[in-house]
Amino acid sequence: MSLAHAFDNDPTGPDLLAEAVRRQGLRAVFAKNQEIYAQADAATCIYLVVSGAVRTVRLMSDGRRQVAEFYYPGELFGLEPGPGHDFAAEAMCGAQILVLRRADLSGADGDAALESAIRRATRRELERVQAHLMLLGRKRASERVASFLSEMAARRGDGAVELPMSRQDIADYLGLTIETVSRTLTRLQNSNLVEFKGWRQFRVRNHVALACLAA
Amino acid sequence: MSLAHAFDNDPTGPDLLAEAVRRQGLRAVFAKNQEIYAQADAATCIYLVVSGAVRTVRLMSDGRRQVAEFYYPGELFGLEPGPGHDFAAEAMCGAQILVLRRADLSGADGDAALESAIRRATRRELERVQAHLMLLGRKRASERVASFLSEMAARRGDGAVELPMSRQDIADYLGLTIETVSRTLTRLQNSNLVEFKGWRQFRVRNHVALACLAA
DNA sequence: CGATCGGTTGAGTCATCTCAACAGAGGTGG
DNA sequence: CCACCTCTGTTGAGATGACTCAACCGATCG
Repeated sequence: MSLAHAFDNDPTGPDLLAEAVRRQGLRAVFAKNQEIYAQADAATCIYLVVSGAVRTVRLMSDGRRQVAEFYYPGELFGLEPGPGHDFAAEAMCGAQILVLRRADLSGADGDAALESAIRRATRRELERVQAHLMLLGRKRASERVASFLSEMAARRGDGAVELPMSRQDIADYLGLTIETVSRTLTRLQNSNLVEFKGWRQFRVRNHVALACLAA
Repeated sequence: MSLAHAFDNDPTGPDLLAEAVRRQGLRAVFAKNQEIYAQADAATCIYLVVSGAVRTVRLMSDGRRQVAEFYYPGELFGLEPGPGHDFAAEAMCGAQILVLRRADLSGADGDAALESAIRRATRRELERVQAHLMLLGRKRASERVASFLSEMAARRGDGAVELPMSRQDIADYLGLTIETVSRTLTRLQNSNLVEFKGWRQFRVRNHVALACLAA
């Protein structure tokens, strides 16, 4: 028997993994800035955001912080395929999370289908991290912020986009300072590429130009 | 039946995946700077470095380049668990590579053990990329170069370490310019943390101090 | 022996960071 | 209802780390 299926990764189809967590997971509620799991904690569960939003972060000994990813309702996190978590996960605002122990995971449609779903989720994760490498290694500040806004708009629908994260979170995600993020947002707004309604809600006014700036 | 095994990831034990590729793979030879696979190529094979060294790279439309990872003899690459490659792979010097079509992959000790090996390899990959995020997002030039030398020394044994990559490759790996890399190397050498014998061979003179500088 | 390639070094510039002041929103208490 | 505080975000001025541009150097090759 071939093991090709261990790689083959049909991008279509329903997300069986999220289904399984919805069916069997336990609901947990986290307050703003509460830790969901710590860096180096044993990775024993998988998590699904029901409401609110989550960030994964890593700290250096002197306090410098890197945000790896943001997670929204409907998205899975905590999928690292190994014994320990590399990043901590924290709620960015009040959040409902479904938690399922990996040991309790089983699929209605059989394990093979579920394993395929796990691989698909892992792949999405790897793709995002790799795109992030390019952003952090080779893009300038304006390109980073444009990439960020573009991605958020794409992930959250095209109308008004709500940002659940603080400027500090954005800065630590993009490898910049809050001041640089703030200035860059102001400049993008002055160029009429985006329009902010209050601090944490925006609308893209020119998707093409924004994507172009994102490089 | 539980699917815990789909995550459980025993870090010990022989590398069955590399074993399988050694047993069944076809030998291919690549010249310096020759492409092994292109970005967006279908991911149909897995690869094992026999001799030489390999880099994975991604280009932006204006030519900016990011190197994701370097691979040495004994290491597997091309493991992206999906339909397409996110980065291209290129030989950095003359290299012998064992190539195995994923469809032909099968394990002497059964598929379960082999699948576990695939997950372990994927995890190693993810860990490295995540460490790289921290480096690119939050470390200064001297810390990046120190991290790089530290990692290379750890991966290649403790004596004299041969660097198969050019300064440009190092710069694109660390998100810096060749000039900054060069200056930083000179400074590290003047501080007696490392000692270079020629351009591409070095020895760590003070592992502790180097690791400390790497932050 | 000149050309080329990869690497180093120097001088000056620029993007981003640092430090600091300021501003609006929201909460609290008198 | 207002004074006050805190929290988050914006803006400005100046400092600086890394980049750009350019010269130079040694090794390799035809």
